[in-house]
Formats: sequence, C-alpha cells, structure tokens
Amino acid sequence: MTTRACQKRQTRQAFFNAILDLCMLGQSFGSISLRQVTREVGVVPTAFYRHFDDMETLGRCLIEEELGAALSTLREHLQMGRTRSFERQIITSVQLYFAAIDAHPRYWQFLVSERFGGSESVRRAIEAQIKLFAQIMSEDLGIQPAFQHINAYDRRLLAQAGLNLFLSWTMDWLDMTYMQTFDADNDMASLHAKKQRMVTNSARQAQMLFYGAENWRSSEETRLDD
Amino acid sequence: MTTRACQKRQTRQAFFNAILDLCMLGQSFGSISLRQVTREVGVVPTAFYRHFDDMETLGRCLIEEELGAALSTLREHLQMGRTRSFERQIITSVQLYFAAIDAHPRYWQFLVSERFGGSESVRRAIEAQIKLFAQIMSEDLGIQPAFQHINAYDRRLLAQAGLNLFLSWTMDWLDMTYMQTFDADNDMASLHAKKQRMVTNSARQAQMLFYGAENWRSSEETRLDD
DNA sequence: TGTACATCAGTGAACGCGCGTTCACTGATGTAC
DNA sequence: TGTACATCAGTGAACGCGCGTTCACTGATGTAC
Repeated sequence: MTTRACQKRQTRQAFFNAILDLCMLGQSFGSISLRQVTREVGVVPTAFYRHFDDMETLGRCLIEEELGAALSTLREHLQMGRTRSFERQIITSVQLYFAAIDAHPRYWQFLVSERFGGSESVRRAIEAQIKLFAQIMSEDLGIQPAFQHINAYDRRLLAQAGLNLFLSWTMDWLDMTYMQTFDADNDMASLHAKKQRMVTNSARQAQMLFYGAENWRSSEETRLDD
Repeated sequence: MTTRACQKRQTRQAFFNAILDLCMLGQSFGSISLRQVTREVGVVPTAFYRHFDDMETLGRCLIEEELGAALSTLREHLQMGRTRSFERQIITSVQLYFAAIDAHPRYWQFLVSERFGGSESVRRAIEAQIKLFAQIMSEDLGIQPAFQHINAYDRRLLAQAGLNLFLSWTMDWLDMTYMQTFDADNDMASLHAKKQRMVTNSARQAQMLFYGAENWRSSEETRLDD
C-alpha cells in the first residue's frame, strides 16, 4: 500500500477513535458535531469530507469496521458450548464477557448506548451485528450436550435471550469502572469487591436462564390468550 | 387551583409532550434543542425558563412525573404472582407488557432509548424507576407458589433479569408498529401476524427463564474461577 | 361589588457563537516516460 | 535515475443559520381593601 493510502487509513482510524472517546465522555453520537470530531482528530472541518459523506455514514462505518472485529474476537473466546462442564461453562462465559468489556470498553459503551439511540442507520448496523452474534451463539449452544434436546428455533430464542441479558449488564459494569467518584471508600479494593459481586450476581442470572433451558421441552406449547 | 396555575401546568405538560413527540420521530433527547422544543410547544424560546432551568432538568422531570405514573399503572396491571396458573401467568404478563407499550408507546420509546443514552441525570432517573419496578416485581414473585423456595436475594436477581428481558423486546415491538414501510406485503393482517409471532417468541423466552427459576435452588453455589 | 396594585406566564429584540457546507488553494506523494 | 505532470489529503476563508441566554416589556390574572 502506498504511503498516502496508509496515512489516509490512519486518519480514518483517528475519526473512529475520536467518536469513541467523545462517547466515552458521556455524549450521545447524535449530539456530536462534525466540527467537534474534526477538532478531536486535529484536522480542519473540511477534511472530514475526504473520508465520509456525513456523520451518519461515519457512524455506520465505525460499527461495521471496528465493532464487527471486536465482536468476532469475543465470539472466538466465548465458544459457549465447547469446553468444561455445563455450570462451569456459564460462569466462565460471564467472566469472559466482562473481560471483553474491560479490553475494549469504548466499543461496548458505544454499542450499548447507541443500540436504541437516535440515528436509525447506526441502530440498524448495530442490530445486524447483534443478530449475527446471536446466530453464532445459538450454533455454539447446539454443541453443548445440555441443549441437544432443544430444537434450532428455540435455541435461537435462548441465544437471543442470553445475549440480551449479557448486554443489559454492560452499562452498569462500565459505570462501575469509569464513574470517577474518588471517595475515600471507593478505592481499588472496594471496586474489585463490587465487581466480584456483580460477576456472581450476573452468573446466577445466567444460570437461572440456562438451567431453565436445560429443563425446557421444545414441545412446550405457548398458546396465547384469545 | 387558580386559572393561572392551571394554565402553567398545561404548558408544562405541553413541554413533556413535545419532547416525547420529537423522540418518537427518531431524535435522541440529547440532540433536541431548547428552541426546537419551544417551537413544538408553540411558545417563544424565553418562555422555557418560566418552567425549567435547562433541558437536563426538563428531562429529569419528564421521567419522574410522567414515566413514574405510567410504570406504576403497569405494576398494578401485572401483579406477576397473583392470579392464574404459573404458565398462564407468564404468557398473560408478556401480553400485558406489550399492551402497556401500545397504550403509551412514547413513554416506552423514551425510557428504552434514553436508558443508556447521553444525559447522565436522565439516565440516573430512568435507572431509579427501573430499580423500583424490579423491587415491586420481585415482591410479587414472592407471592407466586412456584418461587416460594427462592430466597429474597435471588428473587431480586430473577426480577431484574426478567425486567431486562422484557425491556430488550421493547424497541423491536415499537419498530414493528411505527416503522412506516407501506409495502404491499406489510399490511394490517401481516403486521398482526408478526406481532403474534413476537408475543409467542417472547413468552417462550420468559418461560425458559422462569421455568429455570422454578428449578432453581438458592443454595446453588456460584464460585468464580480464581 | 369595585378599585388599585402586585404577580408572573409569555413576548420580542438583540447578542455572540458554533454549526455544516462551499470554494479555490497548497504541497507532498504517486506515476509515466 | 531524473523529470514533468497528475492526484488528492488537508487548508483556510467565507457564507448563512439556528443556537442558548440576556433584558426590558406586556397584559391577563390574582389579591387586598
């Protein structure tokens, strides 16, 4: 690749980083201005148009290029049904999930806070990533002996429910780590204890769901009232 | 109450309505300007300050006054553990939940999309409402015979997991109803069929969780790896 | 009930500022010969 | 390898516009006597 193309790519990356940093500081994507993001990158506002048509496009590319990569890494790490015993597997997966958040906190912050946020095209791009992730997750569940008896359709539902449960923990976890309330009683040790408690609670919630799935019969009727 | 105080209250309500309407049209709260909301209400920008200090305050009041009322209505309707058999109860609750969304779609759209959104004080106000709701829900679960064997702590975890599961369906449900893709194949009948399918799927996810809880032993250990 | 004064929700002009977008440009990098 | 031209990421001035907030105001409603 030529020097120029390489530098252009770097600037493009810098735009993604700028958005993630600004969102990490508490702004929603929809309230970030074009000028603000170029200021963060360190280029003149007009330079923006060398890379993206508008902010909407920047958001979509950020998700497809950056977040997609982050999620596929997590997918490889999780491998829900591959190793260990069943109950150990649940706890390990929950721990791996929180470790993934700590590894790339900005991605998860962006994913969760923009999932139902203002920009429709960003929302759709995120939903596509989540759907893909749920698909892979449900295939992994199929390998786990505890879920052999569940049909593909219900396994898909289980994966979706599980993923939504995982995602619902994310913001609390991030707040815990990055809310800088520097009280005397909010030191490193107590933060670690709080995190441990949250991992335990989350794992118990996951266990309730997946133990329920273990006892689930796909023949189970779900007839609606009238 | 005096005529004046009554009219002031009406204008205040109009501000809440304006925000909800604008958010329903796909804007995030953080990207709505003060002038935009006064334009929607039909008053001059400066009139805003007769009611709120700033947008942040407006957002917080909207949640505490409006959303709080909506949630307490739903709480009364749900009464998770009060009537019917166990499995019927789950399906009925899911149906009641979606009915509650259809009754006040704007509230739920705002709640879900701002839950992890940009404004921290709005986020905190929403989280307080959700926490309160989970608390009441866990008390209701305690009444249901199927959950008598679960201790209060785990019941709380179950209520939180259930509520998060419910909330994760909300945006899909709203999109289904209000995304105006006027295709030929997207008519009333097919919309109704899609909704029925979603209710069934959601109920099955809820069943997996709550059946799991039924088999849950609170003595269950959740020991973390190292 | 009638009058005189106080309150205060909403008005309208004005301000300085950051916004998105346009345009012609610069000068380093890339390419053809 | 050296030269002459093309490309194009980033520049900088300029534009019209909507923004939040200030201020002195108006006139209907409320209150005291």
